Amino acid sequence: MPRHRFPDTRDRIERAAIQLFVEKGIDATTVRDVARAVDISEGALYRHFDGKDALVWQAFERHYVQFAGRLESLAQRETTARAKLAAMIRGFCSEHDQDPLLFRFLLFVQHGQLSKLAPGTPTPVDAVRAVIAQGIASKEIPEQNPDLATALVFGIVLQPVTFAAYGRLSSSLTSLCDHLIAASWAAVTTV
Amino acid sequence: MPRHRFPDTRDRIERAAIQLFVEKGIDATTVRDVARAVDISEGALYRHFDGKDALVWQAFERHYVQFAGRLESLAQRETTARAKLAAMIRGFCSEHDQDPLLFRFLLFVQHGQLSKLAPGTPTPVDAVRAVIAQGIASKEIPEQNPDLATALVFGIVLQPVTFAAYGRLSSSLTSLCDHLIAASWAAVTTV
Amino acid sequence: MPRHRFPDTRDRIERAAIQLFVEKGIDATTVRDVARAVDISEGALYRHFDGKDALVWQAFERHYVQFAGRLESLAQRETTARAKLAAMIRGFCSEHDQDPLLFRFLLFVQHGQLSKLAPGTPTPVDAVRAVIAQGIASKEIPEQNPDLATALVFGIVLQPVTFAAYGRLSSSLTSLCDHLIAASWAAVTTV
Amino acid sequence: MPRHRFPDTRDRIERAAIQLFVEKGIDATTVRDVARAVDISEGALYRHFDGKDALVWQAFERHYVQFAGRLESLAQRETTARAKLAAMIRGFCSEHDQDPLLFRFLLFVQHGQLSKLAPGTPTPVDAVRAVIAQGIASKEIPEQNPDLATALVFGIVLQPVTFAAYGRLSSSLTSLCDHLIAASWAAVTTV
DNA sequence: CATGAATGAGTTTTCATTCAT
DNA sequence: AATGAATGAAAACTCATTCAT
Repeated sequence: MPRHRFPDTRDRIERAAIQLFVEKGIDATTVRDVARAVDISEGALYRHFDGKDALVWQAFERHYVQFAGRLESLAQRETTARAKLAAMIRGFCSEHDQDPLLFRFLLFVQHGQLSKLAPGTPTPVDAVRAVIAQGIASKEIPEQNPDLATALVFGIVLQPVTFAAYGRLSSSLTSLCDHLIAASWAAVTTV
Repeated sequence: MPRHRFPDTRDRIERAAIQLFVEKGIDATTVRDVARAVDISEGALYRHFDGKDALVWQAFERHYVQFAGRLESLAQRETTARAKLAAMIRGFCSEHDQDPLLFRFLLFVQHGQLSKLAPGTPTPVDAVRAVIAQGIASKEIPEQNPDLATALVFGIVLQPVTFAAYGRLSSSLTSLCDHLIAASWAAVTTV
Repeated sequence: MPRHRFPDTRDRIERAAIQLFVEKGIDATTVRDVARAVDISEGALYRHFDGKDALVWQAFERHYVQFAGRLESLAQRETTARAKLAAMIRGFCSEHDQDPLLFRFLLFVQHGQLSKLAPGTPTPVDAVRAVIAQGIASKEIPEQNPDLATALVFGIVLQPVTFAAYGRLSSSLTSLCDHLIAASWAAVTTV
Repeated sequence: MPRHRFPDTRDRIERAAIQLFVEKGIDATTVRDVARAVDISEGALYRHFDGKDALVWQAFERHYVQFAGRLESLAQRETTARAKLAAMIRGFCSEHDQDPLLFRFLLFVQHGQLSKLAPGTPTPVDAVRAVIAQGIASKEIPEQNPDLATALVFGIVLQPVTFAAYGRLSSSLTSLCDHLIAASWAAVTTV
């Protein structure tokens, strides 16, 4: 795993790759595409990454884990289940609006990367699920399958991003955030 | 003379292709993979489909349009917005459980096929959106962006399928159906 | 070599093949192209011809030899070298205008077929060359390399056909015939 | 395995391709044939040319245009129509003898390349035609269809090359050059 | 005789990766 | 570190020919 000296180039490669992955898909993006986007030679790219697979993986792993961490810390600042969930959804929205490409790469495009994560690695799904499970335990949320409830929240938050990608919705999640929080809470507290 | 000896080869190809597309992704599925799964030569496949792209497209288009049609007719049998929506969600669940591979191919795996649909072709999204828009017009559903409401319903219904694919939920949607209906209605009627 | 019963089909195949050979070239014409043009199945074509190569060869051989024979007999009716040559050129022109596709197939498109002719088979080139050689022997034509003189005549007669194919000249050779005869004679009698 | 020194690979590919195209025909020449002749891998060839079609086209276009240019400049050095025509024919002969493969590729083998030339691109045919049209205008050549006259000259000059390819004539055009000039002039001034 | 599905060898092309410079 | 020519394996696709019906 080659290391910095010119971490700038490394980041530019990763950035360009993520953009291409989102735009054309991972398989349809060639090493040549990435090299050209960064304006370096194909060979030079191998100084920074062991290969295409490593590029995909590294672009995914670091950001994904960090994202999960940020979500978790957002939740920890709140006390009630509802506030924790609201903070996390707000987190999703703000992360999305800050860097929609990265967001879509992490949550939609990443192919088989999820299964490569070391078992036990905390993910955004785990973060949300933990809050919900806790809320059920504390009776703030009615008894139900916590995985299903987590799925509902994720569906409510992520589907608008997909719709935005198809032009059916505006690409600002933040402007929808309060609505998504209310809808999530309603979905999760309905039996 | 109207006797085709193996009229089912075409269908067997399509079926095997859908399975592979769902399992490995479209790009990662080679024509050879498909041919081997059907136990014919690669060349033979080209007698039935013009090429890989055509195979993907034809596997998608017919089923997708038919699915949308079935959804619509389910809605038409009901009168209230709530009943229409419930019927459609029940439709989603039953279609999924009847043929999960096809369902996932149509709703998740289909690459850029959506954009190839002739403009105006009715889609499942359109079907749901129409019911919601109508419900808003008739005051059964509170005033809101119908596209966002549609996204919420889709998210609530589809995300459990994704979770099921990752083993986080059982793969029977029907058993969750009533819950999904209730959650959808709650999400859509919350402001 | 399968034989008639339905010689009509055989001829229709040959005809369609010649047309396609001239239009697209022999290599670029597929057996499927030919079968479709005659509206029979590909397999059926093999009832009439042993294969593509045989089709090309048989389409060529018969017509080529017959053409050479007709040229020769035209020459034999005349007595002087000039009259013989004129008759042959008139023959070229009339054959061309009667069936330009066949003419172009025989004289331009036929790829390596010439070399498959049994040694000694009389060709149009031989026919013209014989007349010229005879004319030189009889002093009607000045002493010169008879092969070169033959090339000049062929060039003068055939190049307008090529130009016609590119739209640079009208496709009627007959209307140019007298000019071609005069030019040929001039070229051949110039030292 | 030391190699390269000059990036003349491109030229070597083009050269080998032209030779094969003339020997076997364009369609019958495979990319593998070319690669093997140059002793590189097939894949390497695609670094230098976009594909087989591009290889054919680029091998054709540059040389063809340059050849036309040289012909034209040869004509411009002379004043009378006869001298211009003679210079051009001498040009044909010397180009042929210098590089018979290239000559035959440009004037016989080139498939449908002619029609790909940008409209208005000067060709050898145009060069000769211009001189003849000018000669007719200046009364040096009798009134006649300039396209037909051009065809006569081309036929007279090119047919011997074809005969040479079949072994009917020596492969030196230069040795025939004076004769071809005389014959051309005779053909063109005969009415 | 006809059909047309099927074959299998071959064609063009792509692309991740290596390596000499 | 960077370059870019080269590789080799595999992909998509073509097509003459065969064969069961």
